[in-house]
Amino acid sequence: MLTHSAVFFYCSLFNIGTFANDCKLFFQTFAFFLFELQTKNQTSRTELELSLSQESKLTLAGLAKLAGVSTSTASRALNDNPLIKEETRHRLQKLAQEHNFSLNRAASRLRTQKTNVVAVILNLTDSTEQSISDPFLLKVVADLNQALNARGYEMLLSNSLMAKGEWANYFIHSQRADGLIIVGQGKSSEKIDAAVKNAAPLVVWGDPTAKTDYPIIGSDNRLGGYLAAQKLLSTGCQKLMFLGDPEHAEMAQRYQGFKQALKDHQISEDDAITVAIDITSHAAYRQLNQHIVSNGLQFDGIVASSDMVALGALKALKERYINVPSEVAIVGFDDITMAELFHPALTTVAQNTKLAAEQMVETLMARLAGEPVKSKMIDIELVERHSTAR
Amino acid sequence: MLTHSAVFFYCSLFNIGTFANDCKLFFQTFAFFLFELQTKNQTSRTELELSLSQESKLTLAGLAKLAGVSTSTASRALNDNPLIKEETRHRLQKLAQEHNFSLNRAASRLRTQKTNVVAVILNLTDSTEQSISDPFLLKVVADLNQALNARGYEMLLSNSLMAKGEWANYFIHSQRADGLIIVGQGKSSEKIDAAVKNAAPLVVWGDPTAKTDYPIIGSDNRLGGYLAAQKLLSTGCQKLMFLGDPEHAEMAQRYQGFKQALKDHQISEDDAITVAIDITSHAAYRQLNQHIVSNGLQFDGIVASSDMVALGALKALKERYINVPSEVAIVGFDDITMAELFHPALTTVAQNTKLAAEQMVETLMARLAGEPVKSKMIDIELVERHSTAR
DNA sequence: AAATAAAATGCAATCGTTTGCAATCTTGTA
DNA sequence: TACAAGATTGCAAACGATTGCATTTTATTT
Repeated sequence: MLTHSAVFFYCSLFNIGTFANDCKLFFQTFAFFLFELQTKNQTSRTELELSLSQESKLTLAGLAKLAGVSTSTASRALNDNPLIKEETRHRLQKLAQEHNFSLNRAASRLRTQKTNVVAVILNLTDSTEQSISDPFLLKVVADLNQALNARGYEMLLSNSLMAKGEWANYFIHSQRADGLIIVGQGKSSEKIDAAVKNAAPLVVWGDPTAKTDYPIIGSDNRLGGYLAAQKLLSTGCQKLMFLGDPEHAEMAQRYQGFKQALKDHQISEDDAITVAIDITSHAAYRQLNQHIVSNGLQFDGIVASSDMVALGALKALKERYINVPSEVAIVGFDDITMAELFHPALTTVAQNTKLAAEQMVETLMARLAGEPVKSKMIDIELVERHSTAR
Repeated sequence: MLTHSAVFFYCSLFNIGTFANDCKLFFQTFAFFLFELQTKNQTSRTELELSLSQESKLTLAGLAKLAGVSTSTASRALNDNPLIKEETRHRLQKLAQEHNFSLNRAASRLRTQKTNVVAVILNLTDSTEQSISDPFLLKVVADLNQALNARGYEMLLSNSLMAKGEWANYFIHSQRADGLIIVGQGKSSEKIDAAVKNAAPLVVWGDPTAKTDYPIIGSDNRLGGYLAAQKLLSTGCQKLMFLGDPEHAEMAQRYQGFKQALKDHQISEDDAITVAIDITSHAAYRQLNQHIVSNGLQFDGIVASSDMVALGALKALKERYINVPSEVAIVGFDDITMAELFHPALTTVAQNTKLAAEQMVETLMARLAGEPVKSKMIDIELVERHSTAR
């Protein structure tokens, strides 16, 4: 670089064009050797030496200098820009590797106005700490991580406490991330609405049947609830219990499906029991216990709104020596890893988190590309195990 | 800005110093009004109008203009720099809020060479997918998230697949993050060593007794193993089984403690059974099953290397109608949320992940500040429940 | 009122990339 | 040999904040 322009300048001063051209060719070809020579002979040998020997971190300009090309070329080469000759590109990539160089993302993000980061927000209700221990949610996060990485995006993980609910500003306008994936609709859509209004590109995991102006990806919860109840009824259960919170968007759908199944079996809604609980095992355990104490065993089948809830229920039943599945059959929801390891192994409605994660990422990418997007429903599937075997 | 310098330039051309000064004072005080006037009268009214009315995102310079101050002042005000008068600071912060402004992190990161991001890496072994479903690991991640946020840091979540093991380059030199927290030592320390060699500031969750030149935070696993075995022996168990992988750093410590307890009870190592398994419930279930099939029930107490392993073991035992705890007692490790909900409720060695997470973050901060740091051991505690009640 | 110290603000360079455009090099063809 | 077209490369201006230093304002003292 220095070499080139210095020579060029020198030559043009004297107006000896052809000579200058020859010089340039010469210099260009042997730029690197020349450079070594040059720095060794000079007193001010700061720059190159430093970047070679010391920790003074190498910059793109430094790398370019080492390679005897301009920063533009270096930049393009490292970014696989087809403008650059293949040989040059390889040479630079190799050099970069050798020197442990990698592009400064802060700089490139500033320049390109793109971060290649997606913020994943666990949108918990106020009970905070508790539900974060739900293996299902964390499975979703893990799958999102995979799906994002597969597309070259990084994942910034956040809980809803961060950023005081100012998601659009905090994440998007501040250029911390390009888009948001919000896991869980929560009980109010306030924060999400605000973010959407402030032009934050986002996708939500939740109830895809909800009418919103942002895309929601989620399972067919209604069908799930239906299949669960249907399974119980078809194995001979007479009195069902729904264990979950009908206020919560997704659970409400499951509850609808549950009721539909009853109707299809000519059973009155009033003959079913609904115990409204938070979506944690402890809540399930406590409330089911209490319900049995107060009302005795008035049911022979339970549709639990999640596997964790089912786990809590199982414990309560076992402690009272109520046999599962012979006395009470039970169906969970989610199919977390350990559902199979419960005793008895839990029949449950499996949510395809892997596919869901991919869909969410895909949808977000489309949204970022300015394409129109819409909510999507993910298929679910009943997995039959022992907790409903009669 | 424009106003000031234009006037200044103009005046200095004509060498009318005092007049220029007066002008400046005047303009400065009424900068905002003047600006409005000016833009309304001119044909090219681009900048201000745009930033006011349209989405053309507001920049610090724009905000400063609106407030009639320089960008320096605006920057300092928003960063709570004490150089700025309190009134000015408040005014600017309010203005920023009103206009939904937030500083561009890409830019400030570039300038300050600091990201305020910590990358958390799940350092899984090749079995990948599987262990990420371990609720314990994810609990650690969740606690790290809390601890980081509490210090104003954000969390970039990554699995070990990302970055092809080039952690130092990928995360640190590229300025994606300031430091690394690596969850799990894995079976080889190769990647970690490489990162350390490349000057990546990092902290590891693992076995703190390991001799390394980087800090490791972890539980007192040896004591944990000891307490677990001790508990079983003291309730009358005669033949113990260790269910876990003695190759794995942390598990090895637990195994040491286990053996120590045997010794203290004058029991020969050979009288104990070791079943080496991966740290998943499925592996535990499978292998324990197989072991019983091959060798019959030769033990009356199990030290499981994790709660998930204990869960797998429980299932195997239950399926064979072996009663827990009367025939076989069992102790887990970790105290995951649902340990209490197993049936019987699991006696286990609790790891204090919250404290651990805080320590890791604190240690990393110290490391980033250039202070010397060292490994730290976190206290553990035996939580007694029903699986050891005899 | 002037001089001085202290508080508050502004100027302008800088961080390390990317990219439109201009300049140069290569190649094929007349 | 010259020339145009196409392939490569370089120049230099952004991107939007931070900060040392210079300058102005305000408060304090003589």
